[in-house]
Amino acid sequence: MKHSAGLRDQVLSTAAQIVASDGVDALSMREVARKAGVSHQAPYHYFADREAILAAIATEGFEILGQRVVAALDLDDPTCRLFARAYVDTALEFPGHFRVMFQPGLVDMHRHLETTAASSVAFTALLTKSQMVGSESDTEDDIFNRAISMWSFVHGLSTLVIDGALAAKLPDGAHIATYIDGAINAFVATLNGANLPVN
Amino acid sequence: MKHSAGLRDQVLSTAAQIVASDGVDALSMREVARKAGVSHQAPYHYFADREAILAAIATEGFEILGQRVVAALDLDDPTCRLFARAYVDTALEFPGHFRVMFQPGLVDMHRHLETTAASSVAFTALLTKSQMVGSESDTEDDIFNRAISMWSFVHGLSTLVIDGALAAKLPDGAHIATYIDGAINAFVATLNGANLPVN
DNA sequence: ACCATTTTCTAGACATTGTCAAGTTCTGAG
DNA sequence: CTCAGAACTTGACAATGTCTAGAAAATGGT
Repeated sequence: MKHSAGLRDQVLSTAAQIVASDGVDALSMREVARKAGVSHQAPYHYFADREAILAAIATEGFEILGQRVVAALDLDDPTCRLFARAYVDTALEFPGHFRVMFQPGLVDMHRHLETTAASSVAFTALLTKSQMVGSESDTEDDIFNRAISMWSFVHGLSTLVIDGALAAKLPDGAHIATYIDGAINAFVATLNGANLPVN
Repeated sequence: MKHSAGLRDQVLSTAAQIVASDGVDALSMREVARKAGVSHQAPYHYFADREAILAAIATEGFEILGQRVVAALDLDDPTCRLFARAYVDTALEFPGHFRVMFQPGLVDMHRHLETTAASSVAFTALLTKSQMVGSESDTEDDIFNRAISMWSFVHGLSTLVIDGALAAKLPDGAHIATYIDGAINAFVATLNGANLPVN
C-alpha cells in the first residue's frame, strides 16, 4: 500500500508477521508481495531470493537478542536467572524471528555474513556471563563449557516452549510461565552450587 | 525398484534418507516417488499427504529415542551423564528424524496421535530419571521442574550441534565431541551438587 | 526544460510442487 | 473364471520460486 515509505521495510515487516503467525513455511514471495500490494516480482529488487528475506529477519532477531542479553549483563544477577530470562523472553516475544534464526537450512550462514556477525554479539555476552558466574580459577575451557551448557539450556527451553512441545506435556490448565520459571530456577540454582567437579 | 518388498517401507526409508541428507525442505512427494521408482502418486496410497510421511518419520524417531533413554535408565548413572548422552547421541545419529520430531509446523500432533503416544515414552523416562537423581523430599513440582531443566539442556545441546550453531562458535579445528562432553559434564555436575535452594 | 541513466517495479513465462479425480493392472477369495 | 478390492498410473490444476524482458518513475547533469 504505502510504497512511498520504503518497500524494503514493508516487505520485511509483513514477512516477519507472516512467519510469526503462520510459520516459516507459510512465507512465500508472492504472498508477501500480495500483502504489500505490489507485483510478485517487486520484492526481488531488495532481496535476491527467499533466503535473503529470511536472512534479514534472522539478522534483526540476532540484533534484538544481542541487545537484550547485553543489557542483562549490567543487572545485579549473580544466579544468571535474569540473563536466562532475557534469552527466553526474547524468544517468546519474537517466536517468528527466533525460529528463522535457528531453524537449520533456512539461512546459510556462510552466504549471509551479516547474520553471523549479528549473532556473535549475543554469544560474546554469553561468554562474558559465563565468566562472571564462575570462579577465578576457571580455565578457558571451563568458561566455554559452562557457556555452552547455559546456552543449551536457555535455547532448549525456548525451543520447547515455542514449539509447544513443553505445553503438550504439562498438566491440564497449568500456567506455562510457572514452569518456565521453575525450570530456570532449577537450572541456575545449580550453577551457583557445585562448581564443576567434572566427573 | 523393489516394489515387492513393501512400497510403504521403501517410501519411508528413502524419505528419511532425504531428510537426513538434504534437510526436510528437500523432501517432496514426487522426489521420493522418483527415488523409489514409482509414479508420483504411488506414495499416496500409504500416506494421506506429505505430513503423514513426516509423522511416520517422527514416530519412528520417538520410538528409537524412547528405547535409548529407557535403556539408559538401567545403567549405573548417578550423575545423569549417560542419560544425557543417550539423548544427544540419538539426536546426532538420527538428525533427520530429530529435526522432524521437533521442528514446529511439520507434524500436527493433534492429528497424529500415534506420534504423540510414541513421544510420551521418552518423556516418562525423563521424569523417572529426574526422580532418581533427586532427593526423597522433592515435591512433584521439584521433579517436574528438574525434568524440564534436564530436557531443555539435552534438547538445546542436540539442537545447537545438529544445526551447526555450536560448531560455528568453536575455535578452529576443535573437536566438537570434546565440547559436547564438556557441556554435559558441566551440566550434570551441577545436578549432583546443590539441590535446588531456589533463589 | 530536456534527455539519458539508474532505480523501481510490472508482466509473462517455465519448471516444480502438492494434491484431486479418474483410470488401469494386479491379486487372491469364492 | 469372476470379480471386488488393493496397488498403482495418468492426467490435470492451482500455487510457488525465480528467470528474462520490459515499463514507468525518479534523478541528475547540462
